[in-house]
Amino acid sequence: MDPARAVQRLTRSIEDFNSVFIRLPSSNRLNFSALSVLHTLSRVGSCRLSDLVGTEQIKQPALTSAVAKLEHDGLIDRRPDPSDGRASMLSLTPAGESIVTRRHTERAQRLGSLIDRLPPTDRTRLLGIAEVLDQIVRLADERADEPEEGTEQ
Amino acid sequence: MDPARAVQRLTRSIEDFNSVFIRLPSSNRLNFSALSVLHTLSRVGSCRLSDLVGTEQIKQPALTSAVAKLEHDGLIDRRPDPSDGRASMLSLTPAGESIVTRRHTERAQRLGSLIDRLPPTDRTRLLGIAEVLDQIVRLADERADEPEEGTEQ
DNA sequence: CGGATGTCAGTCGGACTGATATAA
DNA sequence: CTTATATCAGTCTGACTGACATCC
Repeated sequence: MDPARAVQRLTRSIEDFNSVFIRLPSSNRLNFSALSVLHTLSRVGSCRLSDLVGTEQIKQPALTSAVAKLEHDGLIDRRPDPSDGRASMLSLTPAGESIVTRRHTERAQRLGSLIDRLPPTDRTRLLGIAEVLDQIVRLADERADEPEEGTEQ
Repeated sequence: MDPARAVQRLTRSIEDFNSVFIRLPSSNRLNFSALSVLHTLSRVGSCRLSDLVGTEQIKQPALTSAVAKLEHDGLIDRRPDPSDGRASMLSLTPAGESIVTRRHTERAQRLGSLIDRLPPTDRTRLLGIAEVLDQIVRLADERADEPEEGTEQ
């Protein structure tokens, strides 16, 4: 298979896989955006609201209210950025971490029950792909400086 | 690494990877749900509205209006189910297919540009995982009869 | 002062619940 | 008659745009 074809095939497989993988509905009265904010904070540790503008799919005013609600619910912690009086630093509280962890665990259980049914060779191959995915994420983070081209028609 | 640990690791890697992979915002005035409906129809070919209730993240009344809008926009085709007077069969029009295809192509290009930066061994491993993902999706479809347990708190 | 960070106000699309029509 | 499929009506959450306060 030629390289471009192989990438398209992989992309389609990931798209279809995600239709299965994502199917965990909005727990705890938290909608998709709120859960995404929690997951991002869990991934990066701590950042400012304006940093989330780049990673989340909503605009700044919507982030303001999403973050306010999460803070009110005791899921994220916000404290003044010592180096910039305008900004605040956001991070997860233990309660926030536990929500991310719980959803992660549920997904892992579901995925695990499917993986158990794979032939051993495939199972090993799939489990071993984690490090490659991590590498892809690192590469993507490195070039997070690019224009990124918001919405196209 | 023990098996359960390995699955958790893979799950987390997929979760993080998806934060990068998904980042294609709502093109064409189509929201997340509408795009998801298009993608599902592209995947399964043709089905009834009530079948989408199981695959989409929204309830039946919301599907009614989403599908009505997509039909009005000429992206899906609906015709009476000959075997059931209550139901209609939904499928993509060529215009609907082309939207799915275009988004797929954009994702493939972005993913391709990252994959190009991987060491050759990792690249091969990642591209080869497509068939395993397809197998997982098949396994998940097979047990689509299970209760599935909607939302848990 | 000009640019960045974050919030406020008003509007609107889209999802939910509950009730309803029609066919199996 | 009961169940399944789909829709209608009314409500409300949450995202958008545009204006604005505050600090670099």
